[in-house]
Amino acid sequence: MFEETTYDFRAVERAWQERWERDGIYAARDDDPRPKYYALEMLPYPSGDLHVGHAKNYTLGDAIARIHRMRGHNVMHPMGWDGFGLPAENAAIQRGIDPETWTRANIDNMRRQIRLMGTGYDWTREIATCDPEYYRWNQWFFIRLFERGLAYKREAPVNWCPVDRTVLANEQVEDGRCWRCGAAVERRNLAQWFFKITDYVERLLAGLDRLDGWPDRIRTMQRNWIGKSEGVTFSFDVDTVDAQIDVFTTRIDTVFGATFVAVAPEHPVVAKIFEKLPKGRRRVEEFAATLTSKSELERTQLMEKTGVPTGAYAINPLSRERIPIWVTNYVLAEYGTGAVMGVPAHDERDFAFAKKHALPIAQVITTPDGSLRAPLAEAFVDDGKLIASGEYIGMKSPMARRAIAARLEAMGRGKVTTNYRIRDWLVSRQRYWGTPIPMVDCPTDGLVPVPDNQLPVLLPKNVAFTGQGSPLANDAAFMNTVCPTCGGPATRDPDTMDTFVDSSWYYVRYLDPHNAGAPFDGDRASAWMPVDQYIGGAEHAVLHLLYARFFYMVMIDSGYLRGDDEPFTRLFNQGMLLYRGEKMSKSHGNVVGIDEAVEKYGVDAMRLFLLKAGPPEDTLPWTDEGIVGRVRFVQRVWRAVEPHARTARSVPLDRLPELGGDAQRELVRALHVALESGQNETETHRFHYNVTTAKLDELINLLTAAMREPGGAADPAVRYAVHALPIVLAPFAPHLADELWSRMGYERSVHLERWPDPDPAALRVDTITLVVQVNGKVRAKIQAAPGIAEDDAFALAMREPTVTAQIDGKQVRKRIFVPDKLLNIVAA
RNA sequence: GGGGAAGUGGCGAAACGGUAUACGCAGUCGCCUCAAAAGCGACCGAGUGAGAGCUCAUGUGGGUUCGAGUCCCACCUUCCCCA
Repeated sequence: MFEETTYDFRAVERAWQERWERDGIYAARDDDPRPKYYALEMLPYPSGDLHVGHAKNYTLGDAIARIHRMRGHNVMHPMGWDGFGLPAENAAIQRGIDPETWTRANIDNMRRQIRLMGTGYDWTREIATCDPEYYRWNQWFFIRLFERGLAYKREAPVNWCPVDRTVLANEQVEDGRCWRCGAAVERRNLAQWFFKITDYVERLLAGLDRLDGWPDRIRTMQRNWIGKSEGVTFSFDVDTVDAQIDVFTTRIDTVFGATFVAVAPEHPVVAKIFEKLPKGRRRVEEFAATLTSKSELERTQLMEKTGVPTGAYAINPLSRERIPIWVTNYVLAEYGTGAVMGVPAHDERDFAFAKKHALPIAQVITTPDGSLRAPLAEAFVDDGKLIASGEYIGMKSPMARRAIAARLEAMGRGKVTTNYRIRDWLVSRQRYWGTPIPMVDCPTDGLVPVPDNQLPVLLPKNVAFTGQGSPLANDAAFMNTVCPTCGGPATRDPDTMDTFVDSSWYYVRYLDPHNAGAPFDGDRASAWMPVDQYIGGAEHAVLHLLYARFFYMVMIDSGYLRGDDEPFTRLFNQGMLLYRGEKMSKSHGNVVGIDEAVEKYGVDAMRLFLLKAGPPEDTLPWTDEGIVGRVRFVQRVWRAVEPHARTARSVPLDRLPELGGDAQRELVRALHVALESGQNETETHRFHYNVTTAKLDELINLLTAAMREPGGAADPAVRYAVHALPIVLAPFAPHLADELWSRMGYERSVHLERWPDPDPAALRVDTITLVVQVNGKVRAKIQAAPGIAEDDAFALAMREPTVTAQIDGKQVRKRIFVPDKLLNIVAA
C-alpha cells in the first residue's frame, strides 16, 4: 500500500524515541568541560491531558535546547511535575479518588505525551513535588526561613466558607459566594503562616533593573505589584479622645485640602472612640457587618464608596482644622496604616465619597497658570500650584511636598516613608494535598519546628475527604504528637503550604535531584545556575516569578548557593495557541489533543507547524489545513534525501563542494542561509524559527529542482546539500533528521553532531540586484557584480529607458548610493 | 481613567530606514492518470494598458528623510496589564 517513497512517520518516530531513551543522549553531565546552558520550561501541573497548545510551548523549548546542544553547549534540559494542588483534592471530594492516585496517573499520562512530542529531556532528573523526597526539602526550607525570622505566624483575614469550613483562594470566590457550595463567603481572621517577602522588596526591585533578558512588560508588572510609593506618614490627633490616627499619603502637598479622615472598620481607633462616644457604635457595627462578606476587590473597586460617621473629629496638624472621622468601605485595615486623609478635591475616590455624603470639597491645588478654580466638576489629581495652604501658597507640588514633609518631621508629627503595595506571602492552606507545615504547637514551648532528622512530616494516607473542613485537622492520628523540646503532648500545624513554595526552588533540585542529605549540593547547583533561558506563559508574571526570585535570594543569603541572586537570566513569554478563534479548552469543546495530532500528522509535522505558524511570542492559530503543508514538507524531504542517503555521504561537509554553476551555487547558499538563520535566531534570543523553517522550505525547493535536472542527484553540490540536510533539520524535526542520518550510515545520533557556522564563502553572491530609484521610486533593477562603483552603477542606470524617461527634462541634483543595494537619483 | 503591545494579500505571516507581500495555507490553470488521489509545474494585492509600463496599496491623517510597514505626532480598532 505504501510506496517505497512514502515516509512511515509513525514507525520511525516511535523507534527513535525509544532509542534516544535507551542511549541517554540528552543526559546532562556535571563533568562536561563545554560551556553550560540551562534551558527550562515552567514546571507543569499534571492536569491530565495535553493538547497542541501545550505542544507549542514544549516544542520551542526543545528546539532551543537542541540547537544549543548542537552549537557546542553542555545542555541542561530537565522536566518534572508540580504535583500538589487543588484539582487532585477536588477529584477526591467529588469522585472519591485518592489525590495521590489521581496525580500519579496524570503524571504517567503526561510524561508519555511529552515523550510523544519527541522532546529531548534528561529524564534521569525528573522530579515530582508531591514526592516525600521532594517535599521534605520544602519543610527543611520552611524551618530555615523560620530560623532566619523569615517565616512567621499571625492572624490575618481570609476568605472563609462557613459551610465547607475551609479557606478559599480569592479565585474560588465567585460573586462573594463559595464556588462549590454557594454559601456566602466571610472574611475571618485566622492564624496563618507568612513568608517575609517584604524584607526583600528593595532587592527584588533592584534586580528587575538588571534583568534585561526579561520582557519589559513582565518587569513592569512586577514593579507595579510591589507598588513602591514614597510619601509621608503623619498623625492626626483625635478631638476629645486620647488617640492618634496615622495616615500615609503620597500627596502631602494636598494636606490643607483634607476634609475628613477615613478609617477601616477594624481600625483600633474605632473602638477607642466608642469608649468616649458610644452613640455612633451601633451604626458603625451595622455598617461593618455589611462588609464582612465582601472581598477586598469588591470593597476597593466595585462597590460604591460609602461609609458612616463615627461622631469623632480629627485635628489637621497643619491647618488645625477639625474634620470628621468616617468609617468607610474603601479603606482596608491590611493596607498601609488602615486610615487615609480624605482630600476630595484631589483624589477621585475621596471626591466620589464626599459627593455622596455631602462633605466639603476644599481645593488646594490649581493648574500652574492658576486658572482652575472651584467648584470642581471632578477631582484634580495632577501636580500643580498650591492655594489656600497657609505658608505654602504659591509653591509647586514637588517643592511643597518637601517643605511640608520637613515641617511635619520638625514637629515630630510625621516622617518621610516608603510604602509598598506588596504584602507578605501567605503560605498556609487549609487543604490536604500539599506539603505539611513542619511546625508543632506546644502548650509549654509554643511554636516549635520539627527537628530535621524527623523530616519529612508525611502526609497521612487514607484520609477522609468529606469536603467538610480540613482533612489534616480532622485526622487525630496526624495532629497529635509530642513536643520536640519538652516531650509533652502537642499538636501539629493543620495546614499545608501554598504550592508556589514547591515551584520556588525546583529548578535547583533538578541539578542534584537524588540528593538524600540536602536539597542539593551547593557546588553542583552553583555550577549550573542561573537558568539561561526560562520559558513559559505570562500568567505567572507576578506570582511564581516573584516568589521564586525571593526564594532564590534567601538561598543565596543562606549560603546554600553562590553567585548572582537572580535565578533566571532570560525569560521568554510564549504566546497562546488558538483554535477556532478561542483558547483551547475542554469547556469550549475546541481541543486538539496531542495523541490525535501525532497519530494523524506525525510529531515532526506538528512541531514544524507550531514553529512555522508565526513568532513564538505571538498568539497563533492552529488550523487543520495549515499543518497539511508540514506533512507535505516532511514527505518531500524524505523523497529528496532518503534515496540518496548512502551516496551523499561521499561528499564531505567540512569544506564547500565544487560548484558546477549558478544553480549549484544557489543551492549551497540556501543551505548556509538556513544555518545562518538558525544561528541568528538563537543568538539574538528572538527564537523566530518561523523564519528558519521558511529558509528550510526554500532549501528543499531548490534541492528538488536541482534533482530534476539530468544527473542532478549525482552532482557534488546536491550531494553536499543532501548530506547536510539532517543537521539543519535536527532541532525542528528530530525524528526525520535522525532517521535520514542513520540511513547515511551514521551510528551516532545527529543530535550529537555540530551545527556548523555558516560559511561566508557560501553566503557570498556573484551578482547582486541593484535597485535604481528616481526620486525615491523604484524604476529599474540592474544585475551587477558585487562591489560595483557608484559611477559605473550610474552609467548602467542611465541606459535603462524606464530610468531616463523619468529624468527626461530634469536635472540630476543628487545621487544616493548604497553599495550593492541601491542607487537613488534625485532629479528636479 | 492610566500604561503597554499590535494592526501588512482570501488566511497564518516575512521584511539591519533601502526591491513590500519571502515561506506556507487556500484558490485558478496545466502536466501525469482510464479516472481520482498523491506528485510535479505555472499563476495568484488592486486599478489601467495590446505591451514595455504606469498609478495606487502595510488601520486613518499629518510630519521627519533622497527614501518610511519600519522613526516622530494625533486619531481609530483590537488585545494585555494596572486602577
